Amino acid sequence: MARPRSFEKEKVLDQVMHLFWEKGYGATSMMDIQGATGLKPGSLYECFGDKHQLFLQSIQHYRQNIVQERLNKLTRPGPARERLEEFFNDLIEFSLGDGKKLGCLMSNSAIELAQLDPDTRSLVQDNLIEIAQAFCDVVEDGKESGEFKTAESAENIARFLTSTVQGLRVMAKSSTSEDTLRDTARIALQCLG
Amino acid sequence: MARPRSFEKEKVLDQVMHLFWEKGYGATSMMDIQGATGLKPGSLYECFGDKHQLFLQSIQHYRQNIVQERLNKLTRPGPARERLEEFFNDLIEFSLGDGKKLGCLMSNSAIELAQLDPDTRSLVQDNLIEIAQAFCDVVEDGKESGEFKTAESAENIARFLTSTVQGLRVMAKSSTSEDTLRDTARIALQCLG
DNA sequence: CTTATTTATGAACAATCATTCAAAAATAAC
DNA sequence: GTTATTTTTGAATGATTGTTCATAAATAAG
Repeated sequence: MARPRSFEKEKVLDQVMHLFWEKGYGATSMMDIQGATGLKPGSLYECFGDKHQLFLQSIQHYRQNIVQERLNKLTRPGPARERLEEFFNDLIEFSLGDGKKLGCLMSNSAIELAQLDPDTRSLVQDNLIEIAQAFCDVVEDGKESGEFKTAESAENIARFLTSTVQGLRVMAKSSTSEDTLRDTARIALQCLG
Repeated sequence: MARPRSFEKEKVLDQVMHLFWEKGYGATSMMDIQGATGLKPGSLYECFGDKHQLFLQSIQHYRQNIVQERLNKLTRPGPARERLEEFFNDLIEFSLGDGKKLGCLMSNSAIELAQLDPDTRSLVQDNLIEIAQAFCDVVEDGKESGEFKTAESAENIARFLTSTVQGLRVMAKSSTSEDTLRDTARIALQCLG
């Protein structure tokens, strides 16, 4: 009823997410957001609330789209080792992609805001747990099928791989070459035995 | 000649470094710095230049003090494996210390500024190379003494360990427990063979 | 003491920040 | 067409940002 919105909420959220992804929370101004979306302050505040709330919605959008798509690759059928290898290869390509070196919006946010903002911290934690859980499932598959001979628990391996992802993200941001990142991922996967 | 400075430059730099460490570059205002150091704007600008230059001096101070002290532990005598184990145990304790979860000023800066500011990127890269070099020396020691049986080159192992450090730093920022971090470091060191 | 030189002070500045709100515009219901 | 309801507009707000600079204070040299 009454006047309808002239923009698609999800589309705007996607634009805003990319801004925060590229520049971080603090360095992205509401004017930047107005410029990128074409929306005036009033519309933004009416639809999303203030900057902080807009940011929280952006990183949730990131989780539901970017992270989820990546985790889906892990849960597909196939040998566990191959799935992990493909996951890390994709991750590296993705991290260096476009020459932009965006890193991960989640770990970026963890470092910029996790200790200042409980809401962000909570979302980042949930995300890490979700990633570790996905790893855990794959590792259990691999252990059951006899692919992995490690004596370590699937949980510990999963958390190690989660940490490896974060490390690769930071390294990618610091102009580390693709070959180096591949070597690093390959060595990490040796822990599977 | 003429009026001498009433403050010690290194001491002030140390205070400023801790501010940037805790809050990041963007979230630390010149007023915060004035409050923490007790210095007026004029004195700060006369001595250190603008905020950007002050930040660069702060992360150099971090490298020369915090990082160097940590790397010194690696180069001490003793079995290579024990040196690495102690290094990572210290790192974890250090990362969670004071309940502040400061993370690493270098990786924090990498993520916040590396792609926006070439000066910061350059310093961060140098730091990563220095860390990898220190790891490389220890790994070579271990390979020569027969402690490590890995077929991987010392360079690759060293870069993997460098990435592991970054991963642990991010995980520590996201409220990961000390036990989990220890398990992660232990698994990482299995790559030594 | 006088003069020259450097440092310290802190008010002031322009720019930018996130945010608000009254007025205008657009649609739905009747 | 009229009314009710929602969205859009964009100027304006007050706070905070980094930075400057004339003035005052402090020391060294003569």
